[in-house]
Amino acid sequence: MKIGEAARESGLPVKTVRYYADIGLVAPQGRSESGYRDYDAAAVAKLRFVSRTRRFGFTIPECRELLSLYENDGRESADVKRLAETKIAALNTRLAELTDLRDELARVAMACAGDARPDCPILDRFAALDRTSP
Amino acid sequence: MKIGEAARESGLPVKTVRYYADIGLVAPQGRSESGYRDYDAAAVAKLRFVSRTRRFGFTIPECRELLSLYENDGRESADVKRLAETKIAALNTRLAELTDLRDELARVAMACAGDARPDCPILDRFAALDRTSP
DNA sequence: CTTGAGTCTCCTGTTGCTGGAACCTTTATA
DNA sequence: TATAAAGGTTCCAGCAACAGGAGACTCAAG
Repeated sequence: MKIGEAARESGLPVKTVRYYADIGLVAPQGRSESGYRDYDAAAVAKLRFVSRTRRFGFTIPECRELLSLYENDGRESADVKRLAETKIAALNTRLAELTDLRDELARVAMACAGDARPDCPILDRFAALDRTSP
Repeated sequence: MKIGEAARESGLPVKTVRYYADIGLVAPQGRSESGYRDYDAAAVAKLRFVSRTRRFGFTIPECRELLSLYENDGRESADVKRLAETKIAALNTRLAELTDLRDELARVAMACAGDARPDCPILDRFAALDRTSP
């Protein structure tokens, strides 16, 4: 099948499928006489696989690694689990950071009158002027 | 003061301070005879302000806007509050996405034996093969 | 006087695509 | 059968927000 159909079936934009071919992540099965990329079912399955792993927050190099494990029948599930747990830890770190951020932002936003006057605890926070103890 | 000291005082890398000058976010007060950027206290305060707003997850254009509000004595705090609340909403969305991701990843990782065998629910999930109903 | 640190500009690379230009092939319709 | 639309192709540029490095300078200390 041609790239458009492969894109539809994998749920990826055509541009992205072409990009994945360019960087050697998911190669088409071959080329037609006229030079069109030709995708078979296996290639489409890989595209879908990558699409999902990307949505799970894995980077392209990580997807590459997962894909090679996916294609390797002799793999050990421990290898995959290790990757997943590293990613989970990274997600937890990021989540904690973002939560802290949101909480502090929410706190200062709450303290801001949000009216026509210029006094603003939010800006004060950014400027690090502590208005509670002048 | 020269860029190195300004960088130290604002807690930003020299490269970043130079970058902010390039894009017109925080301009130095002037230039020395030999062409060195010259930062005064006000410029350093702005650098610190930007440093903090960046850490709060605001983009450069948003920092620009906050900075102009910060510099504008006639501002209305409502303007700042609106920006902050938009950002809080965005953070909440992102947090929800990341939490979902982590939860599902944790769920499949939990189901994976993580041993020397090739069977792996994590990969199955990415390949969308449901092993519970073959 | 020299050495080392700091600064300058300019260029490239990062991540993962996305948009566009200019051109070619296939497919559907008149 | 002619033609137009849709869908391919390559290559080039750009996004965010810097980071790294080359090659040339200026400055302060010993």
